[in-house]
Amino acid sequence: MDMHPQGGSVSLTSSGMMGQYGGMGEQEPSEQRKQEIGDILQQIMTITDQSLDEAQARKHTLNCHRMKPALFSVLCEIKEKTVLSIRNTQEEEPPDPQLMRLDNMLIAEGVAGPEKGGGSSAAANATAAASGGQPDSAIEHSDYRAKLTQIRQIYHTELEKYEQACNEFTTHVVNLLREQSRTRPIAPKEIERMVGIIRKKFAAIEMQLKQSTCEAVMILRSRFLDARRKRRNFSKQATEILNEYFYSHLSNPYPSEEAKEELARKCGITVSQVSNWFGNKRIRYKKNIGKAQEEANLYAAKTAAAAAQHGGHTEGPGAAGYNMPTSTAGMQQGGMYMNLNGDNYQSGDASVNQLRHVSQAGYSSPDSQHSSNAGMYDHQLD
DNA sequence: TCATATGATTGTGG
DNA sequence: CCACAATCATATGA
Repeated sequence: MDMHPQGGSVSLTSSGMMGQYGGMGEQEPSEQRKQEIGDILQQIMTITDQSLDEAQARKHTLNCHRMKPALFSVLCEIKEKTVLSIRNTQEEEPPDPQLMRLDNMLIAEGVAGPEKGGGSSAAANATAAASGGQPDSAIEHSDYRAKLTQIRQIYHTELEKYEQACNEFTTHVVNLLREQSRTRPIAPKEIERMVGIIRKKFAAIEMQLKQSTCEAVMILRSRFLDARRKRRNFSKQATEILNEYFYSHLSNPYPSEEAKEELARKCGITVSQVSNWFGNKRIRYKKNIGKAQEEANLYAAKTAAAAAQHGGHTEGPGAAGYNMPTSTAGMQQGGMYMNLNGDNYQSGDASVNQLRHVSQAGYSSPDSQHSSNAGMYDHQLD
């Protein structure tokens, strides 16, 4: 490595700090150079001890020193050798599974994904709203959506801020390092590494943001979408319709998909609500046939009344609204659950008798009904 | 305020 | 995925 000493005159004298060398022109060249180099190194070593202004000035003078390129290349060479050992420590690491989870969830919740209202839960509400039913749930849902949008906005602005800050900081650091690379041997790779570190730090912050966003969404969900918390009973009408269907299909109270849709439409609820309702109904009916029988008879009476077109004295409440087409309405009670329990009639208090009476009034063959009832309860005893 | 009713969810099994 | 059973959490009426 040759050092291209430029010209004989030392340019450092312009700086006050270098004043001490003002008069050294007389010395023997090699001696002089050695001393100069030693001195420069000394200055570099102590540069951090100085005040900013001082250091700045000295850096400048050092930069302009005729020996600088030579020294710099030496340092670079040394550095190149030593840095390589640090180089290959951290390489490509697999994406953090937790981060992926968070990402997935945010996308699923419509927070991180493409800008679009509603997301997954919009469909459910659409069906409910389309049927003109629950203004309540619609309101709650729009409330939920508003909050979700809010969260999304916060999330995005924060994300943007982070990105901006990250870029700003990165460029700042890069500039700084570039600037320093004039006095200090800094390989581009080092800068790269620095950028990587910065990015990683910001990624960590971003992950925290994602995490807290997830939490917020979860809380929001539990507050708004957990219907158990804000349960509304179905409207009287809806319950009537559902009961009517249930008791008129008691032998097979499993509405098909189409039937469920129809019921959902009529009741202003969702299909899954219909499914829930039937699930609950079946199990609860089975659990308590004795009491439910009242209802069964009641609805049977209603349908019967409707079927018989007896305008007369059927005192069933709301007997008006139904038009059960099938004449088998009264027979349905022989259905699936009848063989589960023997004591169905012993709650047979007045109401049951009364209902029986009602059905008698409406039916031509009360006896057959009774016998069929008796028959279906026979099985369960074993 | 309590007991009961009721819609929804969770866990299990086919 | 569906039905069932148990359970939760609220709604409702006395």
